[in-house]
Amino acid sequence: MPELPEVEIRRQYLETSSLYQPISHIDVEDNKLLTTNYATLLTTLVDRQFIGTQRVGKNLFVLTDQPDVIVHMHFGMTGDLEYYHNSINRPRFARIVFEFENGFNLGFLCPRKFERVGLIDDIDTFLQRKKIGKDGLAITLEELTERVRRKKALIKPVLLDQNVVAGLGNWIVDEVLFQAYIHPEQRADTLADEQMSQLHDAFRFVLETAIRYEATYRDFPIGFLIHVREWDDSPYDDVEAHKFCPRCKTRIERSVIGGRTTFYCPEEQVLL
DNA sequence: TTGACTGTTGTACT
DNA sequence: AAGTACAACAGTCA
Repeated sequence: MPELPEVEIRRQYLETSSLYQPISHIDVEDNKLLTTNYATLLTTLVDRQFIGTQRVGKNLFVLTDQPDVIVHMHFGMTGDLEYYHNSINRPRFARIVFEFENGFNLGFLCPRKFERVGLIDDIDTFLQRKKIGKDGLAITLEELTERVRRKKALIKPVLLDQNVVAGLGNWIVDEVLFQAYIHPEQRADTLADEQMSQLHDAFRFVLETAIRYEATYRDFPIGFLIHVREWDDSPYDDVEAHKFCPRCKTRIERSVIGGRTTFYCPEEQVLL
């Protein structure tokens, strides 16, 4: 479920599994998953090695031993990585496979085909072209305040906008707003200094916690709103407890804001 | 069988 | 210009 923390986990995974192994071939099941012509991808990357990684928001960049050859990966809603040895072990949905000379493979799993892989020659140029904002873990309070306050839209859609700040997705925006005691429908330009400060603190808290738990939501601390989603449709009785605010026990509200399913505590996240 | 879905992009309307 | 709403993408899963 690739929001910033999941992409960070995938970055670490690629970094520890797939560097310094010459690429012998790349198998692509569906060219629609590529943002670069398949023949170009092949001739450019065969005999190259991955030498490092970088992440900005939900974008993963894989550096190669040729400085102007960089692989860009976007995981869409369901993308994942799996490093495996024998082709018999090829994971389900490994629709793009980087085959290394040592017999190992890095599979890019694309269950829904919303994922994308392609070549770029410069990260900054790419980020500028796509207007990607500062990473959620790197943005300062001042930058966040400036970017949020010049928007009149609801705070939730604003935080979801990758041009404002990069890396937050639907689940994390809800969590961040919950931790910051801010209603998802408050107008972005009406946030007080104290709210901006709470918001910025919540960014770090939620993102760092998520990464620490390797983005496995069910392991998150009990004070996290995320659990109302996790067991929303569970058949078990004790699930009811998860439908209430972990702090004040009010029933969590579910609605659609900015076209996305939204959970919030109507008692603590008051509309100002 | 139906509906919902973590993301992004484009279009159309206001 | 900026905000809003919505569909489309293509598949899985409950």
